[in-house]
Amino acid sequence: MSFNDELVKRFEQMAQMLELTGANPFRVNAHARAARTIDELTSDLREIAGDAKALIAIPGIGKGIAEKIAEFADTGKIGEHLDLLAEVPAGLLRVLEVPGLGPKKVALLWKDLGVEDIDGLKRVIADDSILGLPRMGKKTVENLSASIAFMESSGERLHLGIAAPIAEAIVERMGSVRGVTRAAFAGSLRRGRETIGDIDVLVCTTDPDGAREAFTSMDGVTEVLARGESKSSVRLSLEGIDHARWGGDGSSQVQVDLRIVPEGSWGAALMYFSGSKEHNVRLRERAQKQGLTLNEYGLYPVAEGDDGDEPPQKRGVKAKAAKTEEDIYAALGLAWVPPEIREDRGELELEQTPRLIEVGDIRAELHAHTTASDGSMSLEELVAEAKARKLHTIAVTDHSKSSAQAGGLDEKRLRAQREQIEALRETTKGIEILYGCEVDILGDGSLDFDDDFLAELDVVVASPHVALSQEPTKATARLLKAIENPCVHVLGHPTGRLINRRQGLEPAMDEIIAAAVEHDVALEINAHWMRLDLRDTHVRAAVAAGAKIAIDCDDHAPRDFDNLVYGVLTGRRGWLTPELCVNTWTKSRLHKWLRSKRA
DNA sequence: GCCGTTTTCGGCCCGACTGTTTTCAGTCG
Repeated sequence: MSFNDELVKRFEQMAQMLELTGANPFRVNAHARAARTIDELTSDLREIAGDAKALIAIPGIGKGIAEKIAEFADTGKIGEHLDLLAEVPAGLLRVLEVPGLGPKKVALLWKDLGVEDIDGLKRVIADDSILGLPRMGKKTVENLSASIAFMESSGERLHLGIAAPIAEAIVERMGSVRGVTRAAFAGSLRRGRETIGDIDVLVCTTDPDGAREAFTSMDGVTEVLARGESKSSVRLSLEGIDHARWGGDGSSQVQVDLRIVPEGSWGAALMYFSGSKEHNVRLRERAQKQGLTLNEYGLYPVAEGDDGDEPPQKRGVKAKAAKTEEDIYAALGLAWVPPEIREDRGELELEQTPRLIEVGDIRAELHAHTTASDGSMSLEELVAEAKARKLHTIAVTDHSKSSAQAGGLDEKRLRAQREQIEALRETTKGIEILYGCEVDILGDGSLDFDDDFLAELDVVVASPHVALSQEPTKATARLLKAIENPCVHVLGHPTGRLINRRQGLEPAMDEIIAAAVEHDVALEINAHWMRLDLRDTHVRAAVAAGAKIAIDCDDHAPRDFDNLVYGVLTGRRGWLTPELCVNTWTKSRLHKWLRSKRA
């Protein structure tokens, strides 16, 4: 684990343990925010751990947190963290994750009943001693039992690529319910986050009862958690979802929330439920400074003498803006912010809405496999699929010889494939076929072929596939060596991570980015939803440094081309504009750049 | 614990829902 990740883990734990010991909630939040801030950094904090001024310059890190970072750099531990670990039972943090249990109740369970872990919780449920706690009745305990079962069957957040099709299907179904005039999903899914905790669906309807009924009786609903005036919640079984595609060891259920919102508040509700929470907090603070208050119904003026007991929409106050997101941002003096960048990462300082990359901008694919290695498409099928997707260029990049398990090609087989490609070019119109290879970056950073051979290829995508748990300094040196190779065009899935499954390499990303700029190598956003590698924060740093980005689907089958949307979402989350993305370039510009590495 | 073109002290976003209450605490997002 990298230095930064070690800190993230400690500050997250400290936030939870402080919460359980009844600390000032703002202090709790400060630790949680520090964890989040550090998690998003692309530079190694160890480098500046001794420089208090530099640490404090990072938003969210003040004197107290900076001291703890320095302490950790010096001693490998944080005294207060150890004190808390000694005080709070380790298993209690897991109890805190049970839906329906918050810090107050967990603290009571711990102090009054001696609960220290999930088993302890199950025990006090089984012997009914839990019923002796205040505000803990039969119904609450029933819900707790169901929550424990839910938690044990749904360990981790859902992949974007699993959740998005489910949400689209729900939106389509809700949109066809009588009386429903609008339906959309919001939440982290709309922001394109790589994983999704739950699915939020918004509707406007003239028949709330009908919408509620249709929602709670959908196919796959295993449990109805709430059925209120404006909000309903269900748990949905993922049985029938193609688990084989993603390993099948993840969640088997997902929570889905339905919000019924007034037509006139659509924009406010969409904004509110799209988040992120941090973005919303910033917006509400901004509203407050302007004498306004923002909630999910609209942006309202705060009149003199408001006691704040009743929200403005209930007192008949007329909203300053509510109908569309654009109206609300404008009323706050802001440009509309695309959902993907609503993360409180500086987006509220934008003078105008940035032109982020879109799926329609992509005109070339530089990373695709055929049956020659581990793909399911023949060369002809791959090219036909790419042509059907209106691309001007498709690069054939099967694995290299070291990837034996994937049927990697050696020099001889690649040269034979080249003849095949040249023959196919003769009979194919409307698309350029490039002869390339996804070349293994070996553990020491050398490539699977010598430079003379690499120079024969139109496109070289260099990717790590083995030794993915090597230590950060080695990983950095390894990737730098690959980038410095003059024949390499694209650094493929740079960290080799698999979301929820494998951490992958943890190189000093700012060094990798700087080298990519210097050596004119494009960094890949691998669009497969298991990878999304580079991840959003890496893209943001790369974009800021002016590095070229390649968004590639790493196609193995025709449907893999559909993953493009997830790669684009990740690019958008990294503030990527079309200009920096080589896949958006015209044919002549792209090919000129590729050839520039063959001089 | 962080932060500051009103502040270095005193703030720190807002509402819905549930279950347990008889006016609301706790949780969630």
